[in-house]
Amino acid sequence: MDYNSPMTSAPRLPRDFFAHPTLAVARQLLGQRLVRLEGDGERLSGLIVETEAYIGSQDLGCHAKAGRTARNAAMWGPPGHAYVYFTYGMHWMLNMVTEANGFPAAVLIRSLIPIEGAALMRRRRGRLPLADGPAKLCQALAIDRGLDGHDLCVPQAQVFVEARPQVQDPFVTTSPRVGLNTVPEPWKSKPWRFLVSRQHHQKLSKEERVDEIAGR
DNA sequence: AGGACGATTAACT
DNA sequence: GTTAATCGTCCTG
Repeated sequence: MDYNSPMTSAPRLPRDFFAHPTLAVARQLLGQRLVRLEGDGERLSGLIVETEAYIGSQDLGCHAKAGRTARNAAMWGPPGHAYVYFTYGMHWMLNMVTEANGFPAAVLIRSLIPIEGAALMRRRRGRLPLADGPAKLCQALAIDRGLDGHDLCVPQAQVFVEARPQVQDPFVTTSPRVGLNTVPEPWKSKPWRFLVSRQHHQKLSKEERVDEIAGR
C-alpha cells in the first residue's frame, strides 16, 4: 500500500504495518490518524505528532526489562495490539505493540492534534484545550485498562489508526525519551523519541480538514 | 504485609 | 526551576 498517495478515504493500518522494527514504526506513525470509537458511536480522532520507541528486554527504559509480567504481557504478544498501562497512581498510557509475536516492543503515543470530537476532548480535560501529553491523550479519548491488549487491526476495533500521508523528514525531529530519569546509559539518551515540528502542525491539520471534506 | 517506585501532570516558587 | 498528588505493580520478607 502506498501511504504517501493522496486519498479521500482513509484505510486502516493493517497488522503488517506494526510487524516491523519499532524505530521505523514510531517514525511512520507520525501524521497518522488515531481513531477512538466510543460505545455510543461517537468518533474521536487526532493526528499523531509525537511517539517513543521501547524496544525489547535489553532496553533498560522499557517495561520489558524485568521480563514478562501480568502488566506488560501485551508487549510480548502479536503486533497491532494496544499495550495500556497505569502509572503515577493516576495516569494511563497508550502504546502500540510492534515487531514479531514473542518480542516485547511497543510505541508510546505521546501527543495528538485533535481532529474529530475536539470539543468532547476539551471537556474531559477541564479548561485545557489540547490532547498533548501521553496521559492527557488517554483521558481525552477515554482510554484505560479496558483497552489493554485491544486488537487495533480487526474490523470491530474501538481503537485503530487510519493511514494518512507520511510526514516528510524536514518536519521530523528526534530526541531522548522523556521521563527516564533513573534509567542507565546508554538507554537514557537513545534518540528514540520522534516529533513533528510545531511549525508543521498547522499545515498538517489544515490538510486533514481538506481531506475530511473531500471524503464525504 | 509492607515499601519503593514510576514512559506524568499541574501548580507552585 | 521544584514538588505534591496518588495507587497499581512488583519485589522483599
